[in-house]
Amino acid sequence: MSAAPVGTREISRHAVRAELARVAFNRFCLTGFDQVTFADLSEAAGVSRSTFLRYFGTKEDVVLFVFDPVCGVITDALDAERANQDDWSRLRNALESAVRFLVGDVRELVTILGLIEQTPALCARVREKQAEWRPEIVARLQKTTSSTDGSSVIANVRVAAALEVLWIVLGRWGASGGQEDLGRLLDAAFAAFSTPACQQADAPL
Amino acid sequence: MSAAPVGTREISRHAVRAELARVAFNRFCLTGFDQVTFADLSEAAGVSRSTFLRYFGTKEDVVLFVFDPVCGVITDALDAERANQDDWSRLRNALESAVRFLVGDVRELVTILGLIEQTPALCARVREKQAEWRPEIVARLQKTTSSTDGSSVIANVRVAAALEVLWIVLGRWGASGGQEDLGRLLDAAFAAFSTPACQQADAPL
DNA sequence: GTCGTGACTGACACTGAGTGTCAGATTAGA
DNA sequence: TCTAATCTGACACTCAGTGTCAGTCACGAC
Repeated sequence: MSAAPVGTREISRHAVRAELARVAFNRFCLTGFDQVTFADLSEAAGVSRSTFLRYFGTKEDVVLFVFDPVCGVITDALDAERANQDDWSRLRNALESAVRFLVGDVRELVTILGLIEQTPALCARVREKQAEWRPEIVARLQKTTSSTDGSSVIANVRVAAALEVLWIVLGRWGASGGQEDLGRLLDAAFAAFSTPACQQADAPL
Repeated sequence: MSAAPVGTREISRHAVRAELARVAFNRFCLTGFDQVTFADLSEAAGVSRSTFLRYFGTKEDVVLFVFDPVCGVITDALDAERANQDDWSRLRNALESAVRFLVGDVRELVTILGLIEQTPALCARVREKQAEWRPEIVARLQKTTSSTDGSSVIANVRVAAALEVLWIVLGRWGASGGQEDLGRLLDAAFAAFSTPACQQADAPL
């Protein structure tokens, strides 16, 4: 999955990208996403506007590129699991891998989630990523079974639902300042699919 | 729910909006969404660019404003139902109301769905609408029950999943040229939540 | 060492979305 | 008929994102 940088060029590019994102992120938190322009960012980072734009195609990417590996993490996790489990269990475990990957720096992730939540443009881009990931995850979910027709409505619905769970849970977790236990939150969310579906009394946290 | 135009000003505004959208829609289908500019649209419609922009805040809205009433349709449907049904049944029936509302002109809806599918910007905006609708639908789903804490993870997950179903089903239906039966598609999709969750052999269509 | 290739950079020009303002025309309603 | 609210077109403006171009730099081959 991981696109580890190989070659000095790639290493350099990766490092520059990280540094630009770091500087930009501070600006966004300070002033607000919409108020900051590429001109501001490039000035703060000490590069030209052209150069900044070469590293990040859009302003949203400057914040959200940290989520790019998540799709790979999920698909890898699905591959690694025993295939005799049911879909929901496999998806739940794969999501646990994803959140474990994301929660490297709790403080940073909480800040990013806060920034996303209060910026419609970022929310929209997040949802776009979510949609991009779905086909690949569906393929992995179905790979171990016989029917690999790739057009299964049920698998698509389940993956879409699971990805919604991911963001709902991350939203909750971020709102709690990173206090709540992500595993419990995932369980509570997935209970929506396993409980009798009549009453929605949340699973005891 | 419906914001019926009242007063001559409102009627006029509504009619102009519809006509502008009609002209624009033809252009989009002919040339492609991204290739058409507001200058093109306003010229084709015989108004100034300023005026066109006053009727539609963004280019996406020109296409997607037809979906605006859907949230109201869904919440109304949820209100009208017998509350003794389980969440999934209520959501499924509410979604049926939504698609029945949308399928007024089959041909037009199929065209719109096709346009959306092949235009990332439109997909993103659709997902934004979907996210805007969720809180209100969650509130209505929970209204009839005791727990109205408004922060129920389970209700949020179920509504989010149902809205994903809506677009997945509409996507399928659009891809089939409006041939397939929407009720059956909804049943097939909701089976993702009721079947044993182990095998994903689609329900027999 | 140096030469050529390919990538990186900054400068610049450009298109187009979206915002805001302003004066004049139009219309609703008293 | 008069007045106030609204609609309209014209214009200027900011900023995102694309594309080009010439100069610079790093790397590998010879």
